[in-house]
Amino acid sequence: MPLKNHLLAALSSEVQARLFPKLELVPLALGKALYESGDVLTHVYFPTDSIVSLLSIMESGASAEISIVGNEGLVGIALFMGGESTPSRAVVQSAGQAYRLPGQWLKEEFNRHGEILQLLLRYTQSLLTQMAPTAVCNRHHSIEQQLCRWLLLSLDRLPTNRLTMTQELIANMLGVRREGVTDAAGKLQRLGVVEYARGQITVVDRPQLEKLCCECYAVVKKETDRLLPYLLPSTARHQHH
Amino acid sequence: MPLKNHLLAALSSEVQARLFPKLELVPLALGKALYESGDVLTHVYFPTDSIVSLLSIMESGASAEISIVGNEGLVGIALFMGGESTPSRAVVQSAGQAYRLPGQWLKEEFNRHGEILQLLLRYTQSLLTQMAPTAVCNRHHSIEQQLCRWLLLSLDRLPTNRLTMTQELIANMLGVRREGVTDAAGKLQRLGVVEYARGQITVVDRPQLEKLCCECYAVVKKETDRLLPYLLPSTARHQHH
DNA sequence: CGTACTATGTGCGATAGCGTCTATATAAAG
DNA sequence: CTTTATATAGACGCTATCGCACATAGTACG
Repeated sequence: MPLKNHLLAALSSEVQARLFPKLELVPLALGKALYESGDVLTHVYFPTDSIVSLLSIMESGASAEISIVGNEGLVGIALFMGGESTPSRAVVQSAGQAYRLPGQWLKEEFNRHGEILQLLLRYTQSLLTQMAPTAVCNRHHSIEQQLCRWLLLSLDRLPTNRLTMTQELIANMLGVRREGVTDAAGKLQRLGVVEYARGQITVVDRPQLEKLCCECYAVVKKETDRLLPYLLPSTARHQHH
Repeated sequence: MPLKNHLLAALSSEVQARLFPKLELVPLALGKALYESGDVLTHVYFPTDSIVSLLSIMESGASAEISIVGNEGLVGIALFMGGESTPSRAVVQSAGQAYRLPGQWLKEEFNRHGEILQLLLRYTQSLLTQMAPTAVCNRHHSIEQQLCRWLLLSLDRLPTNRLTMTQELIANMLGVRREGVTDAAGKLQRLGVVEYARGQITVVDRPQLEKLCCECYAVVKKETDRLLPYLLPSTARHQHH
């Protein structure tokens, strides 16, 4: 069901009727790059139970994660924002599935200037507001705090509390040394917050994880919920003023 | 002349005829905040000879510059992207003037779904691609390199090669200690790249400055030129394929 | 069962940036 | 001209992170 992607689910049935026949459910394998820096985008992806990381990678090899996309959004905003390509890399951070849509169909729908335009712009705005605190986090916060933020953001996009992810890969995402992640993860494990076993992280004490985290997670979460009300349970959605 | 802002200048005369009467030329004093984190935006600003920095600021006081806006763009994209507010602060980094437009007029024009929509989305995309390498820069590059990048980005948006800006303010922008900027600026001065005097930086050897800089500047510059062809001299504009 | 591989843990020295304090030079104010 | 504030400069030790080398422990596979 395409409805497992919240962005698709938020569309009216009329738009859904046009788009859904064009969607193709594809598996996303861990580590696969949906696109490389500079690639011309041909498709957009709406993750269901997968997570995709957007990384900025310099020629020198230096890298940093700039945002995370799960079932709340889509990968490939450059397609409708203009420019067709972006100088970043999209990597599958958690294996799963996604709905793939040829770019032309999205653009066609986008150019009708209907509800999807509003929705996609809102989503883009939420990406922007996710990137801003991340920049602060990169500069000011400890690896441990950043790891907490990263785990929380990932957890929010997964149906389980278990992540299949090596420390090496996490280090690449955060743009730090693998050993730094080992230290931080070891500490979290000793505190009883997570359990670690060869590429499997299980978060066992989420409240504690949030306490150990810097404020960046809360800032991102709050603003994302505000901008993307379709993510909230429908009961909560109407309580907002 | 509103044409001193390249984004405004790139509009068709028809759109210009509608918008220009609504524009008001306002002075932007150094250090003034056009909006604070969380503010509801009432106006957008099109800088002419001023520069505005967008900062992400945490409650703890930790901050980082996420992008720079000069006469190539506008301040206040949240107005048309949706959400009305952003969790960031817009600070005048270089005094000058800007055209101010009440948000409602921009939204009205935006909702006609004409050329301005394309243009503003492109600009937003260029902001995104500016933020990405900045995130890498924050994590991996030395204060000296970041200072070079910052000087170059600022210089590109100014008519002169002189910046009125104390080290203290630069430190705030970059999210580093003031002493760190003193060290880096001192080194650049000893190398004969800049001349420094109480809040006045003059770049005297720009080629050398570019050499000392990390690749982030070049990446941002190249992608900005690609996305915003209206920035290029009209001769160069048609040589692109 | 043993070998190869991958993931994790650990222990160095080196260093960039931080926090703090003090000093000097220039500009502004009286 | 004197005083005060501001901007830049330099010096201290401290800490997080890095880069590297190496040790251990699971896992995969012949």
